[in-house]
Amino acid sequence: MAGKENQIVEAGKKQPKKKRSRIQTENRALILDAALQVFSTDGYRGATLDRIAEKAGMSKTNLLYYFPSKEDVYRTALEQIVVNWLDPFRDIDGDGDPIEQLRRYITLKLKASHENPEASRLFANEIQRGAPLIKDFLETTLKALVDEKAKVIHRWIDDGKLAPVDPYHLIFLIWATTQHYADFDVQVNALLGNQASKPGFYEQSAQAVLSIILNGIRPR
Amino acid sequence: MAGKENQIVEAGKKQPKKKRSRIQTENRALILDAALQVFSTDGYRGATLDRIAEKAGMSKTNLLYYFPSKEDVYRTALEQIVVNWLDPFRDIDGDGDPIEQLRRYITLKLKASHENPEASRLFANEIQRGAPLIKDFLETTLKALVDEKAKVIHRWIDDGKLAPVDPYHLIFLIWATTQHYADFDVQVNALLGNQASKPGFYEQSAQAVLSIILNGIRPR
DNA sequence: ATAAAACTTGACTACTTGGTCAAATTTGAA
DNA sequence: TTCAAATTTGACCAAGTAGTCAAGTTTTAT
Repeated sequence: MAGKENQIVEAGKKQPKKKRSRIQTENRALILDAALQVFSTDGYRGATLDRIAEKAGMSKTNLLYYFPSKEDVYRTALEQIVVNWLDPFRDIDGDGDPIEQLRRYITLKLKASHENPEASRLFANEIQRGAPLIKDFLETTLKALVDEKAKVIHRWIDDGKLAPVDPYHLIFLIWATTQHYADFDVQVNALLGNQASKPGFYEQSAQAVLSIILNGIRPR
Repeated sequence: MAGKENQIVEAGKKQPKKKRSRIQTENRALILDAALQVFSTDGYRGATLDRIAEKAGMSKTNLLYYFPSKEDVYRTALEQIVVNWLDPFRDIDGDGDPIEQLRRYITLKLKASHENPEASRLFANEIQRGAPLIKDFLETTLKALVDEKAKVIHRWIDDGKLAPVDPYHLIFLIWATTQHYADFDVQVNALLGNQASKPGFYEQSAQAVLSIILNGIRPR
Protein backbone atom coordinates (compact mmCIF):
# COMPACT_ATOMS: atom_id res chain seq x y z
CA MET A 1 0.00 0.00 0.00
CA ALA A 2 1.11 3.52 -0.78
CA GLY A 3 4.66 4.42 -1.48
CA LYS A 4 5.34 7.77 -3.05
CA GLU A 5 2.17 9.36 -4.33
CA ASN A 6 0.92 10.66 -1.04
CA GLN A 7 0.13 13.90 -2.76
CA ILE A 8 -3.55 13.79 -2.19
CA VAL A 9 -5.38 16.99 -3.01
CA GLU A 10 -2.18 18.49 -4.40
CA ALA A 11 -2.85 16.23 -7.34
CA GLY A 12 -5.80 17.10 -9.51
CA LYS A 13 -4.22 20.39 -10.32
CA LYS A 14 -1.40 19.21 -12.52
CA GLN A 15 -3.27 16.29 -13.99
CA PRO A 16 -4.33 17.16 -17.55
CA LYS A 17 -7.83 16.03 -16.62
CA LYS A 18 -8.49 13.58 -19.37
CA LYS A 19 -11.96 13.99 -20.82
CA ARG A 20 -14.33 11.23 -19.86
CA SER A 21 -17.13 9.62 -21.81
CA ARG A 22 -20.69 9.69 -20.54
CA ILE A 23 -20.43 6.08 -19.41
CA GLN A 24 -17.15 6.71 -17.70
CA THR A 25 -18.50 9.66 -15.78
CA GLU A 26 -21.58 7.76 -14.72
CA ASN A 27 -19.79 4.61 -13.67
CA ARG A 28 -17.00 6.31 -11.81
CA ALA A 29 -19.64 8.20 -9.85
CA LEU A 30 -21.53 4.97 -9.11
CA ILE A 31 -18.34 3.32 -7.93
CA LEU A 32 -17.24 6.21 -5.76
CA ASP A 33 -20.63 6.42 -4.17
CA ALA A 34 -20.65 2.71 -3.37
CA ALA A 35 -17.06 2.90 -2.19
CA LEU A 36 -17.94 5.68 0.22
CA GLN A 37 -20.54 3.50 1.88
CA VAL A 38 -18.41 0.39 2.12
CA PHE A 39 -15.15 2.03 3.12
CA SER A 40 -16.88 4.20 5.71
CA THR A 41 -18.33 1.25 7.59
CA ASP A 42 -15.73 -1.46 7.00
CA GLY A 43 -12.54 0.59 6.84
CA TYR A 44 -9.89 0.30 4.16
CA ARG A 45 -8.77 -3.22 4.94
CA GLY A 46 -12.22 -4.51 5.77
CA ALA A 47 -13.81 -3.26 2.59
CA THR A 48 -13.87 -5.61 -0.41
CA LEU A 49 -14.02 -4.78 -4.08
CA ASP A 50 -16.73 -7.38 -4.49
CA ARG A 51 -19.03 -5.53 -2.12
CA ILE A 52 -18.29 -2.19 -3.67
CA ALA A 53 -18.90 -3.54 -7.15
CA GLU A 54 -22.13 -5.18 -6.05
CA LYS A 55 -23.38 -1.95 -4.49
CA ALA A 56 -22.39 -0.11 -7.66
CA GLY A 57 -24.34 -2.63 -9.72
CA MET A 58 -21.50 -4.03 -11.79
CA SER A 59 -18.92 -6.80 -11.83
CA LYS A 60 -15.71 -6.46 -9.90
CA THR A 61 -13.84 -6.81 -13.16
CA ASN A 62 -15.65 -3.83 -14.56
CA LEU A 63 -14.92 -1.80 -11.47
CA LEU A 64 -11.24 -2.55 -12.04
CA TYR A 65 -11.64 -1.27 -15.56
CA TYR A 66 -12.41 2.16 -14.16
CA PHE A 67 -9.97 2.17 -11.27
CA PRO A 68 -6.64 0.42 -11.42
CA SER A 69 -6.71 -0.81 -7.84
CA LYS A 70 -8.54 -0.85 -4.54
CA GLU A 71 -6.21 1.75 -3.17
CA ASP A 72 -6.94 4.00 -6.09
CA VAL A 73 -10.68 3.84 -5.49
CA TYR A 74 -10.08 4.67 -1.85
CA ARG A 75 -7.67 7.47 -2.59
CA THR A 76 -10.06 9.07 -5.04
CA ALA A 77 -13.00 8.91 -2.66
CA LEU A 78 -10.91 10.32 0.15
CA GLU A 79 -9.61 13.13 -2.02
CA GLN A 80 -13.11 14.25 -2.93
CA ILE A 81 -14.06 14.40 0.72
CA VAL A 82 -11.03 16.33 1.83
CA VAL A 83 -11.52 18.97 -0.83
CA ASN A 84 -15.14 19.57 0.18
CA TRP A 85 -14.00 19.69 3.76
CA LEU A 86 -11.72 22.62 3.27
CA ASP A 87 -13.99 25.14 1.59
CA PRO A 88 -16.19 26.19 4.53
CA PHE A 89 -13.15 26.40 6.76
CA ARG A 90 -11.33 28.58 4.26
CA ASP A 91 -14.39 30.82 4.12
CA ILE A 92 -14.09 31.90 7.75
CA ASP A 93 -13.65 35.63 7.30
CA GLY A 94 -11.26 37.39 9.62
CA ASP A 95 -12.90 40.70 8.87
CA GLY A 96 -16.37 39.50 9.82
CA ASP A 97 -17.96 39.33 13.24
CA PRO A 98 -16.36 36.42 15.13
CA ILE A 99 -19.50 35.01 16.66
CA GLU A 100 -21.32 35.26 13.37
CA GLN A 101 -18.45 33.69 11.43
CA LEU A 102 -18.14 30.79 13.83
CA ARG A 103 -21.88 30.29 13.98
CA ARG A 104 -21.89 30.03 10.23
CA TYR A 105 -18.99 27.59 10.14
CA ILE A 106 -20.38 25.35 12.87
CA THR A 107 -23.76 25.31 11.20
CA LEU A 108 -22.23 24.31 7.88
CA LYS A 109 -20.20 21.54 9.48
CA LEU A 110 -23.21 20.19 11.34
CA LYS A 111 -25.20 20.24 8.14
CA ALA A 112 -22.48 18.36 6.30
CA SER A 113 -22.31 15.73 9.06
CA HIS A 114 -26.05 15.40 8.89
CA GLU A 115 -26.36 15.12 5.13
CA ASN A 116 -23.25 13.10 4.40
CA PRO A 117 -22.27 11.09 7.44
CA GLU A 118 -20.44 8.49 5.35
CA ALA A 119 -17.88 11.03 4.23
CA SER A 120 -17.21 12.04 7.79
CA ARG A 121 -16.81 8.43 8.85
CA LEU A 122 -14.46 7.62 6.01
CA PHE A 123 -12.27 10.54 6.94
CA ALA A 124 -12.33 9.56 10.60
CA ASN A 125 -11.34 6.05 9.64
CA GLU A 126 -8.36 7.27 7.66
CA ILE A 127 -7.13 9.32 10.59
CA GLN A 128 -7.70 6.50 13.04
CA ARG A 129 -5.57 4.09 11.10
CA GLY A 130 -2.70 6.55 11.12
CA ALA A 131 -3.59 8.64 8.08
CA PRO A 132 -1.22 6.75 5.76
CA LEU A 133 -2.53 8.50 2.69
CA ILE A 134 -3.04 12.01 3.97
CA LYS A 135 -0.46 12.51 6.67
CA ASP A 136 1.47 14.66 4.26
CA PHE A 137 -1.58 16.73 3.47
CA LEU A 138 -2.33 17.19 7.18
CA GLU A 139 1.19 18.40 7.90
CA THR A 140 1.42 20.83 5.01
CA THR A 141 -1.76 22.13 3.40
CA LEU A 142 -4.08 21.67 6.34
CA LYS A 143 -1.57 22.85 8.91
CA ALA A 144 -0.94 26.05 6.93
CA LEU A 145 -4.65 26.71 6.73
CA VAL A 146 -5.21 26.03 10.42
CA ASP A 147 -2.27 28.20 11.39
CA GLU A 148 -3.78 31.00 9.36
CA LYS A 149 -7.19 30.72 10.97
CA ALA A 150 -5.61 30.42 14.39
CA LYS A 151 -4.02 33.80 13.81
CA VAL A 152 -7.40 35.22 12.84
CA ILE A 153 -8.89 33.92 16.07
CA HIS A 154 -6.00 35.34 18.02
CA ARG A 155 -6.61 38.72 16.49
CA TRP A 156 -10.25 38.53 17.47
CA ILE A 157 -9.21 37.80 21.03
CA ASP A 158 -6.74 40.69 21.08
CA ASP A 159 -9.52 42.97 19.87
CA GLY A 160 -11.66 41.80 22.78
CA LYS A 161 -14.24 40.27 20.48
CA LEU A 162 -13.70 36.76 21.84
CA ALA A 163 -12.87 35.26 25.21
CA PRO A 164 -9.23 34.25 25.53
CA VAL A 165 -9.28 30.65 24.36
CA ASP A 166 -6.57 28.63 22.68
CA PRO A 167 -7.45 28.84 18.96
CA TYR A 168 -6.20 25.37 18.11
CA HIS A 169 -8.15 23.66 20.83
CA LEU A 170 -11.20 25.69 19.91
CA ILE A 171 -10.92 24.43 16.35
CA PHE A 172 -10.50 20.86 17.59
CA LEU A 173 -13.54 21.20 19.81
CA ILE A 174 -15.64 22.41 16.90
CA TRP A 175 -14.43 19.63 14.62
CA ALA A 176 -14.88 17.00 17.28
CA THR A 177 -18.39 18.03 18.15
CA THR A 178 -19.70 18.46 14.66
CA GLN A 179 -18.19 15.21 13.43
CA HIS A 180 -19.56 13.38 16.42
CA TYR A 181 -23.07 13.59 15.04
CA ALA A 182 -21.93 11.76 11.91
CA ASP A 183 -19.35 9.35 13.29
CA PHE A 184 -21.34 8.31 16.33
CA ASP A 185 -24.81 8.64 14.95
CA VAL A 186 -25.69 5.09 15.97
CA GLN A 187 -24.90 6.03 19.55
CA VAL A 188 -26.68 9.37 19.29
CA ASN A 189 -29.77 7.63 17.97
CA ALA A 190 -29.63 4.94 20.62
CA LEU A 191 -29.40 7.46 23.42
CA LEU A 192 -32.00 9.88 22.17
CA GLY A 193 -34.50 7.18 21.27
CA ASN A 194 -37.23 8.32 18.93
CA GLN A 195 -36.29 11.97 19.39
CA ALA A 196 -33.45 11.69 16.93
CA SER A 197 -35.67 10.69 14.06
CA LYS A 198 -38.19 13.46 14.53
CA PRO A 199 -38.24 16.11 11.82
CA GLY A 200 -36.75 19.15 13.50
CA PHE A 201 -34.04 17.19 15.27
CA TYR A 202 -31.14 18.43 13.24
CA GLU A 203 -32.00 22.10 13.76
CA GLN A 204 -32.51 21.45 17.45
CA SER A 205 -29.12 19.84 17.98
CA ALA A 206 -27.46 22.55 15.94
CA GLN A 207 -29.08 25.07 18.26
CA ALA A 208 -27.86 23.25 21.37
CA VAL A 209 -24.31 22.87 20.14
CA LEU A 210 -24.13 26.49 19.03
CA SER A 211 -25.41 27.77 22.32
CA ILE A 212 -22.81 25.90 24.36
CA ILE A 213 -19.84 26.70 22.16
CA LEU A 214 -20.73 30.29 21.45
CA ASN A 215 -21.38 31.00 25.11
CA GLY A 216 -18.07 29.41 25.89
CA ILE A 217 -16.16 31.83 23.72
CA ARG A 218 -18.17 35.02 23.99
CA PRO A 219 -16.15 37.73 25.70
CA ARG A 220 -17.20 38.50 29.24
CA MET B 1 -20.79 -12.72 13.00
CA ALA B 2 -22.89 -12.32 16.11
CA GLY B 3 -26.25 -13.87 16.52
CA LYS B 4 -27.77 -13.92 19.95
CA GLU B 5 -25.22 -13.13 22.61
CA ASN B 6 -25.25 -9.39 22.17
CA GLN B 7 -25.33 -9.10 25.91
CA ILE B 8 -21.99 -7.42 26.29
CA VAL B 9 -21.31 -6.11 29.78
CA GLU B 10 -24.45 -7.76 31.07
CA ALA B 11 -22.45 -10.95 30.84
CA GLY B 12 -19.61 -11.38 33.29
CA LYS B 13 -22.06 -11.22 36.10
CA LYS B 14 -23.76 -14.55 35.68
CA GLN B 15 -20.69 -16.35 34.39
CA PRO B 16 -19.27 -18.55 37.17
CA LYS B 17 -15.88 -16.98 36.48
CA LYS B 18 -13.78 -20.08 36.06
CA LYS B 19 -10.46 -19.85 37.84
CA ARG B 20 -7.52 -19.35 35.54
CA SER B 21 -3.97 -20.65 35.78
CA ARG B 22 -1.02 -18.28 35.91
CA ILE B 23 -0.21 -19.00 32.25
CA GLN B 24 -3.79 -18.48 31.23
CA THR B 25 -4.01 -15.15 32.96
CA GLU B 26 -0.77 -13.96 31.44
CA ASN B 27 -1.49 -15.11 27.93
CA ARG B 28 -5.04 -13.83 27.82
CA ALA B 29 -3.70 -10.46 28.89
CA LEU B 30 -1.00 -10.55 26.22
CA ILE B 31 -3.58 -11.42 23.59
CA LEU B 32 -6.06 -8.77 24.63
CA ASP B 33 -3.37 -6.16 24.67
CA ALA B 34 -2.21 -7.08 21.19
CA ALA B 35 -5.81 -7.30 20.01
CA LEU B 36 -6.49 -3.80 21.25
CA GLN B 37 -3.71 -2.43 19.12
CA VAL B 38 -4.59 -4.31 15.97
CA PHE B 39 -8.36 -3.94 16.16
CA SER B 40 -8.09 -0.25 16.95
CA THR B 41 -6.11 0.58 13.84
CA ASP B 42 -7.39 -1.99 11.36
CA GLY B 43 -10.99 -2.39 12.49
CA TYR B 44 -12.74 -5.68 13.11
CA ARG B 45 -12.70 -6.95 9.55
CA GLY B 46 -9.27 -5.60 8.75
CA ALA B 47 -7.58 -7.14 11.76
CA THR B 48 -6.08 -10.61 11.38
CA LEU B 49 -5.47 -13.25 13.98
CA ASP B 50 -1.99 -13.76 12.57
CA ARG B 51 -1.04 -10.17 13.33
CA ILE B 52 -2.57 -10.28 16.79
CA ALA B 53 -0.81 -13.53 17.58
CA GLU B 54 2.49 -12.18 16.30
CA LYS B 55 2.16 -9.05 18.44
CA ALA B 56 1.28 -11.23 21.40
CA GLY B 57 4.37 -13.33 20.76
CA MET B 58 2.70 -16.67 20.12
CA SER B 59 1.36 -18.81 17.33
CA LYS B 60 -2.12 -18.21 15.95
CA THR B 61 -2.99 -21.75 16.97
CA ASN B 62 -2.10 -20.96 20.53
CA LEU B 63 -4.13 -17.79 20.47
CA LEU B 64 -7.09 -19.88 19.40
CA TYR B 65 -6.45 -22.11 22.38
CA TYR B 66 -7.26 -19.22 24.66
CA PHE B 67 -10.10 -17.68 22.67
CA PRO B 68 -12.49 -19.75 20.60
CA SER B 69 -12.74 -17.28 17.73
CA LYS B 70 -11.75 -13.91 16.37
CA GLU B 71 -15.09 -12.46 17.33
CA ASP B 72 -14.61 -13.69 20.87
CA VAL B 73 -11.27 -11.90 21.19
CA TYR B 74 -12.88 -8.75 19.87
CA ARG B 75 -15.90 -9.02 22.08
CA THR B 76 -13.77 -9.52 25.18
CA ALA B 77 -11.53 -6.56 24.41
CA LEU B 78 -14.55 -4.37 23.71
CA GLU B 79 -16.26 -5.44 26.89
CA GLN B 80 -13.27 -4.49 29.03
CA ILE B 81 -13.24 -1.05 27.47
CA VAL B 82 -16.91 -0.39 27.89
CA VAL B 83 -16.83 -1.30 31.54
CA ASN B 84 -13.95 1.07 32.28
CA TRP B 85 -15.80 3.71 30.30
CA LEU B 86 -18.80 3.74 32.52
CA ASP B 87 -17.27 4.21 35.94
CA PRO B 88 -16.25 7.88 35.78
CA PHE B 89 -19.57 8.76 34.19
CA ARG B 90 -21.48 6.95 36.88
CA ASP B 91 -19.45 8.86 39.46
CA ILE B 92 -20.85 12.24 38.44
CA ASP B 93 -22.49 13.29 41.67
CA GLY B 94 -25.77 15.12 41.46
CA ASP B 95 -25.29 16.49 44.94
CA GLY B 96 -21.90 18.00 44.19
CA ASP B 97 -21.09 21.34 42.64
CA PRO B 98 -21.94 21.11 38.91
CA ILE B 99 -18.87 22.90 37.60
CA GLU B 100 -16.62 20.91 39.88
CA GLN B 101 -18.29 17.61 38.95
CA LEU B 102 -18.03 18.26 35.25
CA ARG B 103 -14.48 19.50 35.54
CA ARG B 104 -13.60 16.27 37.23
CA TYR B 105 -15.36 14.14 34.65
CA ILE B 106 -13.87 15.95 31.68
CA THR B 107 -10.42 15.75 33.20
CA LEU B 108 -10.77 12.02 33.74
CA LYS B 109 -11.98 11.45 30.20
CA LEU B 110 -9.14 13.50 28.75
CA LYS B 111 -6.69 11.56 30.83
CA ALA B 112 -8.10 8.26 29.64
CA SER B 113 -7.91 9.38 26.02
CA HIS B 114 -4.35 10.43 26.59
CA GLU B 115 -3.20 7.28 28.33
CA ASN B 116 -5.14 4.71 26.40
CA PRO B 117 -5.96 6.05 22.95
CA GLU B 118 -6.28 2.56 21.46
CA ALA B 119 -9.28 1.79 23.63
CA SER B 120 -10.98 4.95 22.50
CA ARG B 121 -10.30 4.16 18.87
CA LEU B 122 -11.56 0.62 19.17
CA PHE B 123 -14.79 1.85 20.69
CA ALA B 124 -15.13 4.51 17.99
CA ASN B 125 -14.59 1.86 15.38
CA GLU B 126 -17.33 -0.32 16.80
CA ILE B 127 -19.80 2.55 16.72
CA GLN B 128 -18.79 3.61 13.26
CA ARG B 129 -19.48 0.21 11.80
CA GLY B 130 -22.97 0.26 13.25
CA ALA B 131 -22.26 -1.09 16.74
CA PRO B 132 -23.27 -4.66 15.86
CA LEU B 133 -22.06 -6.01 19.19
CA ILE B 134 -23.11 -3.25 21.54
CA LYS B 135 -26.21 -1.69 20.03
CA ASP B 136 -28.23 -3.46 22.64
CA PHE B 137 -26.02 -2.18 25.41
CA LEU B 138 -26.28 1.37 24.06
CA GLU B 139 -30.05 1.24 23.95
CA THR B 140 -30.53 -0.20 27.41
CA THR B 141 -27.76 0.12 30.00
CA LEU B 142 -26.08 3.20 28.59
CA LYS B 143 -29.33 4.95 27.73
CA ALA B 144 -30.62 4.45 31.26
CA LEU B 145 -27.43 5.87 32.71
CA VAL B 146 -27.43 8.85 30.36
CA ASP B 147 -31.09 9.55 31.07
CA GLU B 148 -30.28 9.57 34.75
CA LYS B 149 -27.39 11.98 34.39
CA ALA B 150 -29.43 14.17 32.06
CA LYS B 151 -31.95 14.54 34.84
CA VAL B 152 -29.20 15.53 37.21
CA ILE B 153 -28.03 18.21 34.80
CA HIS B 154 -31.58 19.41 34.38
CA ARG B 155 -31.91 19.79 38.10
CA TRP B 156 -28.71 21.82 38.21
CA ILE B 157 -30.15 24.10 35.56
CA ASP B 158 -33.43 24.50 37.43
CA ASP B 159 -31.44 25.43 40.51
CA GLY B 160 -29.69 28.13 38.52
CA LYS B 161 -26.33 26.47 38.93
CA LEU B 162 -25.85 25.91 35.22
CA ALA B 163 -26.76 27.80 32.06
CA PRO B 164 -29.81 26.35 30.30
CA VAL B 165 -28.24 23.86 27.91
CA ASP B 166 -29.63 20.64 26.54
CA PRO B 167 -28.14 17.94 28.79
CA TYR B 168 -27.89 15.32 26.07
CA HIS B 169 -26.06 17.55 23.67
CA LEU B 170 -23.80 18.72 26.45
CA ILE B 171 -22.87 15.13 27.16
CA PHE B 172 -22.27 14.49 23.46
CA LEU B 173 -20.07 17.55 23.27
CA ILE B 174 -17.98 16.39 26.17
CA TRP B 175 -17.63 12.89 24.79
CA ALA B 176 -16.83 14.13 21.33
CA THR B 177 -14.18 16.55 22.46
CA THR B 178 -12.41 14.29 24.88
CA GLN B 179 -12.38 11.36 22.49
CA HIS B 180 -11.11 13.55 19.71
CA TYR B 181 -7.68 13.72 21.32
CA ALA B 182 -7.42 9.95 21.15
CA ASP B 183 -9.21 9.15 17.91
CA PHE B 184 -7.66 11.96 15.89
CA ASP B 185 -4.33 12.17 17.59
CA VAL B 186 -2.49 11.84 14.31
CA GLN B 187 -4.29 14.94 13.10
CA VAL B 188 -3.78 16.77 16.37
CA ASN B 189 -0.07 16.02 16.23
CA ALA B 190 0.20 17.03 12.61
CA LEU B 191 -1.49 20.36 13.20
CA LEU B 192 0.28 21.28 16.41
CA GLY B 193 3.71 20.28 15.14
CA ASN B 194 6.30 19.77 17.85
CA GLN B 195 4.03 21.36 20.47
CA ALA B 196 2.05 18.19 20.91
CA SER B 197 5.03 16.14 21.99
CA LYS B 198 6.25 18.61 24.58
CA PRO B 199 5.92 17.49 28.21
CA GLY B 200 3.12 19.67 29.55
CA PHE B 201 0.99 19.34 26.46
CA TYR B 202 -1.68 17.13 27.94
CA GLU B 203 -2.30 19.44 30.89
CA GLN B 204 -2.37 22.41 28.57
CA SER B 205 -5.00 20.96 26.26
CA ALA B 206 -7.06 19.83 29.23
CA GLN B 207 -6.95 23.40 30.48
CA ALA B 208 -8.05 24.79 27.11
CA VAL B 209 -10.91 22.35 26.70
CA LEU B 210 -12.12 22.90 30.24
CA SER B 211 -12.09 26.65 29.88
CA ILE B 212 -14.22 26.62 26.75
CA ILE B 213 -16.75 24.07 27.91
CA LEU B 214 -17.08 25.32 31.47
CA ASN B 215 -17.48 28.90 30.33
CA GLY B 216 -20.10 27.70 27.90
CA ILE B 217 -22.26 26.27 30.64
CA ARG B 218 -21.62 28.56 33.58
CA PRO B 219 -24.77 30.41 34.54
CA ARG B 220 -24.77 34.06 33.59
C1' DA C 1 10.23 -38.95 39.78
C1' DT C 2 6.03 -39.42 37.13
C1' DA C 3 1.99 -39.18 34.78
C1' DA C 4 -1.98 -36.54 33.82
C1' DA C 5 -3.27 -32.09 32.57
C1' DA C 6 -2.11 -27.92 30.50
C1' DC C 7 0.05 -25.75 26.93
C1' DT C 8 2.12 -25.09 22.16
C1' DT C 9 2.74 -25.61 17.37
C1' DG C 10 3.25 -27.05 12.23
C1' DA C 11 0.56 -28.81 8.71
C1' DC C 12 -3.66 -28.51 6.67
C1' DT C 13 -8.47 -27.06 4.90
C1' DA C 14 -12.04 -24.42 3.01
C1' DC C 15 -12.92 -19.95 1.76
C1' DT C 16 -12.15 -15.05 0.58
C1' DT C 17 -9.87 -11.49 -1.87
C1' DG C 18 -7.29 -8.31 -5.14
C1' DG C 19 -6.10 -8.48 -9.56
C1' DT C 20 -5.34 -10.57 -14.65
C1' DC C 21 -6.79 -12.08 -19.18
C1' DA C 22 -9.01 -13.14 -23.16
C1' DA C 23 -13.23 -13.29 -25.12
C1' DA C 24 -17.57 -11.20 -25.82
C1' DT C 25 -20.93 -7.27 -26.27
C1' DT C 26 -22.12 -2.44 -26.75
C1' DT C 27 -21.35 2.29 -28.35
C1' DG C 28 -20.68 5.98 -31.36
C1' DA C 29 -18.30 8.47 -35.13
C1' DA C 30 -18.00 8.19 -40.11
C1' DT D 1 -24.95 0.97 -41.69
C1' DT D 2 -20.25 -0.30 -40.15
C1' DC D 3 -16.34 -1.20 -37.63
C1' DA D 4 -12.88 0.27 -34.44
C1' DA D 5 -12.82 1.68 -29.85
C1' DA D 6 -14.93 1.38 -25.49
C1' DT D 7 -17.19 -1.37 -22.22
C1' DT D 8 -18.38 -5.68 -19.75
C1' DT D 9 -17.77 -10.13 -17.88
C1' DG D 10 -16.67 -15.16 -16.52
C1' DA D 11 -12.83 -17.97 -15.65
C1' DC D 12 -8.84 -17.98 -13.35
C1' DC D 13 -4.73 -17.26 -10.05
C1' DA D 14 -1.81 -16.34 -6.12
C1' DA D 15 -1.89 -14.66 -1.64
C1' DG D 16 -4.12 -14.37 2.40
C1' DT D 17 -7.65 -15.80 6.16
C1' DA D 18 -10.22 -18.11 10.18
C1' DG D 19 -10.25 -22.18 12.15
C1' DT D 20 -9.08 -27.63 12.83
C1' DC D 21 -6.24 -31.51 14.11
C1' DA D 22 -3.01 -34.43 15.76
C1' DA D 23 1.26 -34.65 17.56
C1' DG D 24 4.40 -32.89 20.47
C1' DT D 25 6.44 -30.15 24.87
C1' DT D 26 6.02 -28.11 29.40
C1' DT D 27 3.87 -27.67 33.96
C1' DT D 28 2.19 -29.31 38.12
C1' DA D 29 0.12 -32.13 41.61
C1' DT D 30 1.32 -36.28 43.94
